[in-house]
Amino acid sequence: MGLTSDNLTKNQKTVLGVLENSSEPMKAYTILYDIQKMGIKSPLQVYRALDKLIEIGKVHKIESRNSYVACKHEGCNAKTSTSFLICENCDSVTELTGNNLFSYFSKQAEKNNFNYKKHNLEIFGLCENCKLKN
Amino acid sequence: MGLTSDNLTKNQKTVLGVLENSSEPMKAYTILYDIQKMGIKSPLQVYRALDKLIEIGKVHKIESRNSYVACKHEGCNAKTSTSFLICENCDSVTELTGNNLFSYFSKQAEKNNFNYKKHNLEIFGLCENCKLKN
DNA sequence: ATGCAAAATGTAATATTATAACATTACACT
DNA sequence: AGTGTAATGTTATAATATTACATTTTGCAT
Repeated sequence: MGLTSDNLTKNQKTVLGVLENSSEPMKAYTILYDIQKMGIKSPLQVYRALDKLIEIGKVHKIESRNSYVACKHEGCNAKTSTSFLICENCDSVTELTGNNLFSYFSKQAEKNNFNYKKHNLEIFGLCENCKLKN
Repeated sequence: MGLTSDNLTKNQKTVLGVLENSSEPMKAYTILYDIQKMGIKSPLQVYRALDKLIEIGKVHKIESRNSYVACKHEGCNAKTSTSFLICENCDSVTELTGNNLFSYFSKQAEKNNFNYKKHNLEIFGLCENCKLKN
């Protein structure tokens, strides 16, 4: 059996649960406020849980927004590299998958004699829903 | 004549100058400490200058590092979208240019019925120099 | 040249995001 | 039971960024 939620500790499960039930990325302090009733009192507890969840690939950070999302892909390989579509209207986030990005970026890097290791891609625009409304 | 440094105000010129003389991205408060002798006293003065410089494309923000770099491209069109190679060893940054990225991301977005507007791409790895050393 | 509007500035306070430091507890493995 | 590692709890503080408001400078239409 690989890494599943079963391996997670109480705090990690609590933080992951909140993120999984959210339709948008959440900020660390928003998570904190949401779970103070569950015994988590300090920012550090949230950040530590997030660090671990990110490390095992269950959560990704949206760097440009200082926000965090639960990963919906079973056994996500994006422990390090991440690619998102971010809606500027409703803040919803879709994670891009597939190795074509990986190989594309490797090539881009090679052109500059750069040794590609990982990446962070954030594409901004309008999601399908918001396109229709606007 | 387009937008050049000539149009910049004192604070903006000061901040841009520090960034242009740096070989790596700088953090806002590092910039502040470096230019306090030049009459800039508060974080806000730095952030305001940065905002303007980013708006006109002379400076870009490295989101994952909360850092700022001066753009080396004359008349950079990356007022909104940015693409960087970031060396994990020496922290140097190279900006990727060219519209192929633009069109590539548009296609990726289309697949998800997403309306592409702009992007932020950060590729991490080893730059040419550091590759040789390691 | 003068007066108006927009932009930029100065300053203080505060909000937001994240980590340091250190003592303690839980748990797997021998 | 003893040991080592990871996780936790708690307090304080560092680092990053913005709000609010009073003032000054600048561009430019009259």
